[in-house]
Amino acid sequence: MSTRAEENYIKAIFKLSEIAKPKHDGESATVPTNAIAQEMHTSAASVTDMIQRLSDKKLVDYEKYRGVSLTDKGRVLAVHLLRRHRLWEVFLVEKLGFAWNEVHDLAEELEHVESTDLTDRLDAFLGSPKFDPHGDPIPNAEGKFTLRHQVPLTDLLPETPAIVVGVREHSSPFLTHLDEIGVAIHKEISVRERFSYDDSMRVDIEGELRTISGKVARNILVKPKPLVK
Amino acid sequence: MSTRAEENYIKAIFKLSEIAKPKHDGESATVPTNAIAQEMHTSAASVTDMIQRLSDKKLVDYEKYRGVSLTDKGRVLAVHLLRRHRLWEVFLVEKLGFAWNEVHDLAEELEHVESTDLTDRLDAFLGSPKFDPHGDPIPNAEGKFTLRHQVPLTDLLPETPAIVVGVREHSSPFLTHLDEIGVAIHKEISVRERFSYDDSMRVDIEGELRTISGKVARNILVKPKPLVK
DNA sequence: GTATATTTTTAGGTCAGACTAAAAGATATA
DNA sequence: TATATCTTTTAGTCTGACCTAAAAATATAC
Repeated sequence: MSTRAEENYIKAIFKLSEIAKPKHDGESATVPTNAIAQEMHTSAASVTDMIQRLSDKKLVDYEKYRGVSLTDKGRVLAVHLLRRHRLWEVFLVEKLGFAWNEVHDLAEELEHVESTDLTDRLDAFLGSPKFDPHGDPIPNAEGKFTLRHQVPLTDLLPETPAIVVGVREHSSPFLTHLDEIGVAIHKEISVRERFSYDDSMRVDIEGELRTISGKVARNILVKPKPLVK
Repeated sequence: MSTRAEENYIKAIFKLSEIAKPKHDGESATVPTNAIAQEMHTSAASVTDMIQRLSDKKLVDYEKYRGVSLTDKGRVLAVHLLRRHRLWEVFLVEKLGFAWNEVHDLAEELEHVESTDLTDRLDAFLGSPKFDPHGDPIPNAEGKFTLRHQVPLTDLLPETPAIVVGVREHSSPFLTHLDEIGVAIHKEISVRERFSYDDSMRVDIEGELRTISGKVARNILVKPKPLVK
């Protein structure tokens, strides 16, 4: 049905339109050609080329010089790819014992194996997980995501206990750094002190006190613990 | 390193050279262009084309009009692909609950995901199986196959109890037929009567008596049970 | 041992997916 | 509004992997 290259474009467009989205309804935001070229490390000319093919296949809406947005069909494909990617990540970490910073590229390959039966069986085998090892929500078979309260650590009020639930950056160096400072999904964290000079902060990670940079804090997502009465 | 198309050619050449092989040592038999074209459902011209690329990459030895054979490098690649293919088949059947006639095409996709780490972890996760769901041996990380006594059911002496250990034909219709007549890997089987007129035979499959055709019998591999004193 | 048939290769073309360089459209600035 | 800049598209190439038709090499048959 769709080639690997096409699927990778669809994913990139989905990702960019999610970022750009002004939180509208089920519509996809319009993405400029250049943004796609940057995201995919390719030339704008190649992007125009491919966009025209995707448009022929009704996966995107395209108007010359106006950028591109996903059609319903394109969005469904994107969400399926995301589902497969994240399920494979869970498999690789939970079942095969990979570290969370090692699984992205492998999942990138595995996600292109198209089979609804395989996806659904894998999902069941893993116990229908709602989140992947990085805390990203896994869409269900109907494409619905589980929503969750989450804020960047920079928005957490001091002395409010919270749980680490995700990250906003998935690069291996960043994840390795989190390992080094003891930050992992499901760990309890709270802010002790904030330094407005450089946005760094002193945090308590399950008893361990650490100073972390604003850059790191911005990319850690937490869910404040409900106060116990 | 190698593309999907190249890998599929290497697999086909390996398969054909195994069939043609006069049981020599570690060498690969020479395979004619046409045989590859048939095996891959493509034209002889395309095969010549690809063979030349494979030869440039030192994956095959090639002499014009003389056919091709795998180099050591090519044979290593072929065995790795076979290992991955068969490990994924075990995963699909044992862990995800697929039937043995459903897994070939999916494994065909999954085998192209190249990662030694993934392969070895998958192998360990599955308990380092020695045979896949069709009874075919799975090469270990060094490329060595586990050998086994096995003969086609047509060679089994009457009234000799044996265990079904494999099949020589992997098509879904054949495997489904085996399901229908109650033949499965690890089941006990013995021949009651042979009809030389059409090579059919009356067999006992764990207590159930059945008449099976010569065509079916030829494609069932069994291991005679050692006689208990 | 020549003629015929089969196999294999070459020649030339297509398509997907990339590229660079140049042209055209859109946007920002004086 | 005119000009400069930035973005996007077009034009023209390249490579991998296929194709068909024709030519060349090998195998077979009389």
